[in-house]
Amino acid sequence: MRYWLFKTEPDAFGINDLISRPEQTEHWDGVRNYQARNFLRDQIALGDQVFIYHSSCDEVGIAGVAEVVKAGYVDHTQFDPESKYYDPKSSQDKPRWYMVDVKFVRKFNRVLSLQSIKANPALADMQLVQKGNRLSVMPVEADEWGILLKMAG
DNA sequence: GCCAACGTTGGC
DNA sequence: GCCAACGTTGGC
Repeated sequence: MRYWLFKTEPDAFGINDLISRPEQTEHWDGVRNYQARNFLRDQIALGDQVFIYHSSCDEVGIAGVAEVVKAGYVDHTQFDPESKYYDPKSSQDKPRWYMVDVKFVRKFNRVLSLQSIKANPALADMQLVQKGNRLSVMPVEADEWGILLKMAG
């Protein structure tokens, strides 16, 4: 089992939105970056655990945990001209973009702030805190996962 | 709103 | 295949 971090802007879709979905489950669509796509398509497996990270908002940081309940499959929004994720260069034969389904697991009492993550020397190697990192889907190491859970309390 | 960092595009 | 221009991300 592996660990991941998914970024989202809570103004558009945050952990509370995940909680309010039927079955507390939602498909994680709209990822339009090849490296992130490769993780979604090739590596993220059923049962993997995911930190839900809130970006571009008042409380930047990890808001809680979700679990992968469906592994990589084609993101249908790429074929929908009405969608903001529409990709005219993609085709049904050769789809470019993939997604997974995640189910809510828990919400932290308080958002585990990016500030506190950066302040912890044990987390200095986390991909999240590397300079210029813009990936919206990234792996988290098992030891990092444990440290972060402990910090969240 | 600013701006650094990065990924993608497209002309050559 | 190079690389300048452009668009996007995301913290501050």
